[in-house]
Amino acid sequence: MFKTIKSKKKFEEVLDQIKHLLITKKLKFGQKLPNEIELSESMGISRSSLREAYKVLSVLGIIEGRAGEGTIIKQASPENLKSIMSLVAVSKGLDTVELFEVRTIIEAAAASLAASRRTEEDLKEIRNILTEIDHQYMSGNQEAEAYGDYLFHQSIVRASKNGMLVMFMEVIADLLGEQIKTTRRELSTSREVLERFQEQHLGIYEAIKDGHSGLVRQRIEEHFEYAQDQLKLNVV
Amino acid sequence: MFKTIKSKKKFEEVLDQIKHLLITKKLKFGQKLPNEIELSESMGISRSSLREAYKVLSVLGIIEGRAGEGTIIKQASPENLKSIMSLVAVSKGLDTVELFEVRTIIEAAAASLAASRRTEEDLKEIRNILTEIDHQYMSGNQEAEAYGDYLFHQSIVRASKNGMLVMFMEVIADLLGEQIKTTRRELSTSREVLERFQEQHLGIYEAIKDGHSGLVRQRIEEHFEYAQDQLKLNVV
DNA sequence: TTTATTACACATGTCTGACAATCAAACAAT
DNA sequence: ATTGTTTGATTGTCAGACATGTGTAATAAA
Repeated sequence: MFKTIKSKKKFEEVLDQIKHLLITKKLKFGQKLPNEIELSESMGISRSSLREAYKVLSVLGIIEGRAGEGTIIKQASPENLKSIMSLVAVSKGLDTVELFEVRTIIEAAAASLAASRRTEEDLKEIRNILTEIDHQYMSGNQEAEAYGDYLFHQSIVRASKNGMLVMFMEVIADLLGEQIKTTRRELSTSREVLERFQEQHLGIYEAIKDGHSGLVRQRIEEHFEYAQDQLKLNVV
Repeated sequence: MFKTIKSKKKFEEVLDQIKHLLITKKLKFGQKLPNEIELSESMGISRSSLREAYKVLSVLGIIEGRAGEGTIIKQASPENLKSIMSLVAVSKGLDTVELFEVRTIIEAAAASLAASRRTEEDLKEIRNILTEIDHQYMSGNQEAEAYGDYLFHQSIVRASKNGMLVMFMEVIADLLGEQIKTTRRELSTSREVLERFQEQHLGIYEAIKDGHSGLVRQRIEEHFEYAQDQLKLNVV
C-alpha cells in the first residue's frame, strides 16, 4: 500500500542531471566537462558529492577523468556493463531458464530482422566465422571454438542493424556464461553435438542469406532448444 | 609492443578487495562492515577514497549505507541493473526507432508467453487496469491515463512470468519515455486515437485470455505500429 | 510498572580547504 | 630536431569538521 520513502542523496541527483544532459545531447561524446570545482559550485554541492557521482559514471565507462587534463565524456562500451552485471549475477542467482528464454527471444527476432537487412558484408563475415569454427573444431581447440560460437551469434544480431539488440544480447550471453560456470554445468562437447551445432549454424546462415525471416526464426528457436537440452543433460 | 601503463586508483583497489572478499564468501549477505573511519584507517587510505568505492558498490546494490546504523552487505537484485543499464544505453546514443523496435519485440514475445501462462489473477489485474484507464479517459486526466497505459503493458509482461523480460521492458519504456519527451514529440491525444488505443488494448487482453499466442503477437505488433505512426505524425 | 520524552552516542552524509600527482603546452637548452 | 625544464591547470587524495539520521539508554510522566 505505502511505498518506502527514500531520501534522495546528492550524488544521485548528479547522476540524474548528467543522465538527462546525455539524453538531450547537451553532453556529447568526447566533450570535456567543466572542472570539478566549478561544476560543483554551479550545482550547489560540494566537490566530494560530485566526485562520488563521478566515480560511479567512471566505473560504468561513461566518463573518464585524467589528472591534469580534465574529465571527458566517453562512449560506454558493453564491456563495462558486462563486468558489472556478472558481479550482480554471481551475488544474485539469476534463473538460467529465464535467461535462455530471453536470449532466444532476442536472437530469434534479431535474426529475423537480419534476414531482411543483411548486407553482403554481413554475410561474408558470418561465413568467415563459420569457417573459423570449422578450423578450431579440426584442431580440437575447444575454447577458441566456443568463442567462435559467440562471434557467430553476435554477428547475426549485428546484421539486424539494431545496436540495442546487440547490447542486450551481449549482456545476456555473458550472464548466461557466468551462470553456466557457477552452476557447474557444461555443454556437451561430444563430436556429435558439435557437428550438430555447426549444421544448425549453417542452416541459420542460409536462411538469413535467402531472406527467409520466418524460417530463420524457427531455426534459431530449434538451435537454442537443442543447446538448452544439451545443457540440462549435463547437470553435475 | 608496449602496453599502456595505467596507475591503479585507490578506490579501484578497494573495489577489488571487497569483490574478492565477496567471492571467497568472507563477506556474506546481511553482514555489517566496519565503520568508514576504522576501515579506511586499517586499509591505509582516506575516508574519501573509501567512500568513492562505497558509492559504486551502493549503486550496484551490493552494499547499503544507512546513516546512524552502518553499512551492510546486500544481495544485489536485478532492480539495480535497471538504472545502470539505462545510463549506459543513454551514453551509447539512442535511436527512437531502434527502441520502438526492441520494445515491440519484447512485448510481443512476452504477451505471447503470457497467453499460455497467465493466471486468473493476471487477467483480473489487466481488466482492472483497463477499467481504470476508461475512468481516467472519462475524467480527462491525461497524465493518469498515460500512466495507466504503462501499467497495462507492464502487467502483460509480468504475466509472462519472466522477471528478466519485465526488467528489460521497464528499462526500454523508461528510455522511450524520456526520448519522446526530449525530442518534443507527443502522442496525439485526440479522442479518436485514445479510443483506438483502448480498442487495441481490449483486443490484446482478449487474445491473452483465450490463449491465442499467435494472435496476441500480431495485435501487439499492430498496436505499436499504430502508436509509432501517431508519434511520427506529431513531430514538432 | 508502564509509557513518553529526552539526551546522547554513533555512523553515514556533506562540506571545506589543503596538498600531491599527473599532464599539456610553452619554453629553454643541447 | 630532440631533449630537458618550467608552469599552470585539473584530477587524485587527504584530514578535519559539522549536519543528519538512527538506535538506545537515561529520565520523566502516567
